[in-house]
Amino acid sequence: MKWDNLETEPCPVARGLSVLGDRWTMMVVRDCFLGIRRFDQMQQRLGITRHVLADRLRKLETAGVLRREPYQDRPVRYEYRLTERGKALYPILVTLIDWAEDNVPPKTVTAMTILSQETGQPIDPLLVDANTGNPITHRNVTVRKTG
Amino acid sequence: MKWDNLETEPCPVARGLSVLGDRWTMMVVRDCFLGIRRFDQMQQRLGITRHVLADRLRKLETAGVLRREPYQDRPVRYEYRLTERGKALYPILVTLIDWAEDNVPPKTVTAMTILSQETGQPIDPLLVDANTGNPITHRNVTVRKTG
DNA sequence: GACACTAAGTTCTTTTTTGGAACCCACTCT
DNA sequence: AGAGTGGGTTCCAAAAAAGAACTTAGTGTC
Repeated sequence: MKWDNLETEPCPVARGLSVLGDRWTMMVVRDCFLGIRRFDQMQQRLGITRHVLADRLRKLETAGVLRREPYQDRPVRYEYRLTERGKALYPILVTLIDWAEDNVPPKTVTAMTILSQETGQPIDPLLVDANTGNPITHRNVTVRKTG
Repeated sequence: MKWDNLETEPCPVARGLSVLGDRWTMMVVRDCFLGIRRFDQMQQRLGITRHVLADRLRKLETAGVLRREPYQDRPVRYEYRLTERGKALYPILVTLIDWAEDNVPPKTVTAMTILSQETGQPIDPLLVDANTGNPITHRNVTVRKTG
């Protein structure tokens, strides 16, 4: 498994993790969904080193997850925003949050709750097949290996 | 952000990533869902070093995602199986696969396709709120910060 | 005009993690 | 007796991350 030339890697899990598979990347994405756009703000919130944050932002930009936009001139300053590809990460983030709330202690303390705008109540994420409407579990699907 | 004493970490994303946030862990989980249970088999499939694999398996066991079971005596040999907590990772794996198929090239080559057992067709994963049945997007929810 | 401040980085040095290969142990099989 | 098997551990080199200081192009303050 080579993490650099992933063009040759057929498994989608490996390809996904080549972008997302490290300690910080999804934390950066989380902050972007919370509306954080600027380098210093992220760096302070995450407690990440500036070097690593710069590297992750560069990689996320290269992967097409974030785009870097100037928000002022003299001196030029950039902010980071999610692209459509980045926004498509939302289901991963939600399922991760849902799993962690239920399975990584402490259950009692949480920094965020996702509420339905419709009902105002906490959401209860469920993965279904859009074609049939049935829940997806590892028991009611089969995996066809094509590689 | 301290990755070792995560008891004090209120964000569920951070708590989730303290278990899953590295290059290999979800690859190991993927193999477990594919029915791979033994050390050597994983090591060969993943191309991971034995040292790192042993470390990840230990950590996943500590986190309650896998359990280690003897499958023979003289000499005693162990295999690794997903616990209920590990099986609860399935939605994360499916959303990751779905995102990677659409967003990390090459789209044309894939090692696996997930099929509905009911229809035999590829599934189309969609995250909905079990309470309302409505799709969950970053636009129709609000995040309440409680920490 | 000198000085502090800001935002977005870069450049060091030290510590931690990973990669790669060899070795170990308790068996079984030829 | 010697090779093979399965699940590791040990050792060393290479890569990545942590931590802190420095840079650059400006702005605002004394």
